Amino acid sequence: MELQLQIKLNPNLYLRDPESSTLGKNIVRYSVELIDELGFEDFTFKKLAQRIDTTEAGIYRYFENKHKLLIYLTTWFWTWMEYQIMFQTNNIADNKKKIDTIIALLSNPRETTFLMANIDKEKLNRIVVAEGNKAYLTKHVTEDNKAMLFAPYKDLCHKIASVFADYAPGYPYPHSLASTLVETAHHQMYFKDNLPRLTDFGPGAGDTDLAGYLSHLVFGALNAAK
Amino acid sequence: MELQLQIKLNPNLYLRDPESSTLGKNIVRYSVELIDELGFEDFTFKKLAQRIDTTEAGIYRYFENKHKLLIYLTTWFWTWMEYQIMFQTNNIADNKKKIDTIIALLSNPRETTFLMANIDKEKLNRIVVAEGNKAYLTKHVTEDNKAMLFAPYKDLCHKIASVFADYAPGYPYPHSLASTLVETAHHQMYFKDNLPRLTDFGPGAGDTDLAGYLSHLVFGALNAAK
DNA sequence: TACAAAAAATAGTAAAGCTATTATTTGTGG
DNA sequence: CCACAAATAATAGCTTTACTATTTTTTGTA
Repeated sequence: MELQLQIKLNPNLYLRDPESSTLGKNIVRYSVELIDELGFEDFTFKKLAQRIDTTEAGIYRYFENKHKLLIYLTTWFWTWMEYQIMFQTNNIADNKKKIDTIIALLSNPRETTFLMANIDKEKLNRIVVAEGNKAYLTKHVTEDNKAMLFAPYKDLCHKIASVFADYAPGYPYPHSLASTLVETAHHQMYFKDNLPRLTDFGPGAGDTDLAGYLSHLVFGALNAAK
Repeated sequence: MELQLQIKLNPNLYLRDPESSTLGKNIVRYSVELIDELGFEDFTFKKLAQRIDTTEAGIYRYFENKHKLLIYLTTWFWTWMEYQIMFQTNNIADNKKKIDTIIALLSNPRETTFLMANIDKEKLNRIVVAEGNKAYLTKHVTEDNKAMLFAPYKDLCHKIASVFADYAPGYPYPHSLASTLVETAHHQMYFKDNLPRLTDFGPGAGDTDLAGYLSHLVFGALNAAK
């Protein structure tokens, strides 16, 4: 049995659904590769066009500009992450265990049994860590937000917040703690690799060390409110 | 008595010290204004040159590129913030009170008795909140880090981490908690204004609400380790 | 006053980020 | 199977950005 799950995103993100053609799929797949290689600033549609042997204008038919493409990719990631969390926490009754699972997934998003698109999750994860903030740190956040472009990110945070609320009903900041958890997971990952003095993780530290910190942080907050 | 404190930054940040001339001071002062208005992406040296009635090349004599200028500005802010914290926590013996003061300053960096440069702190604060991450989220972090460009940010985090360590000697993640606190203060501020569903702060929430959350978060973590 | 060094203004250039126009393909009715 | 319109793709362009090299002006000093 081979299950193929498809992620369908908000049409405001693209001009033409990239899932609808081979070119579209290539755009998504190889933009992940190229952004990971060059960084978002140096990534251009022209360079991407060269790599997948099409023209710059060809890519503009799918995405209005590279920023929309970045939102598309990050949003894809958050949708995928929410699905992972939903799947992995399903049938777990214990809320503490649910939170542990969420933290483990955020600390190390690993491939599961399901094949999903031809996207390299490791590279996409690195992109979301290093470039994800740039998706919403713009002068047009409000507009983009109204167009629902960040819905999957917000949904994910709400889902996490609701688990927090179940675990510690009296805790007054479940949403802030959820967004803090998600952001911190990524920031600490980035710091560990690039500005290690901003963390307590040595060079050999793995994702369980990060998970340990996040766990301590989250349960510290939630248990204090219990 | 009028005390003028001058912040002197790492020469790797500029080609010519902006503090050394009127033009240089104008570049710093009006870039804060213009980046706040346009956002970092749409900000260009040409537009800045127009505003302060000089030429684009004139600005290039001071800063290699706009990214270096952004690091200059954020770094200025962090140096200033560390000074504020140093000053305000001086002579406070109680570590809990020290942490409260730090959180209050991070939640609302207000002008103090000292005049410091002609820089609008409110605008600069907004820039650091909205654009600060872009200073280090690049493909050349490592290089920039080696050139010590982020030293003031790291110093600030270390200072905060050492207060955490004094308060709760057994706590294993003081540095990560310090960077998390600083980043979270800014992220939650940004979310409150732009993506409010990611927080628990209503439209009327002020900086004491943010401080309340941060306080709960930090002491939750530190007290759990005591 | 002469002259070199520093500073400033001018005039470029290559690439980025789009867009308008032209060409080609593809699907459908006669 | 052919005509032909709609959809798709390729070409060529244009404006702005991000710099840089060159020339001109100013300034300090012998």
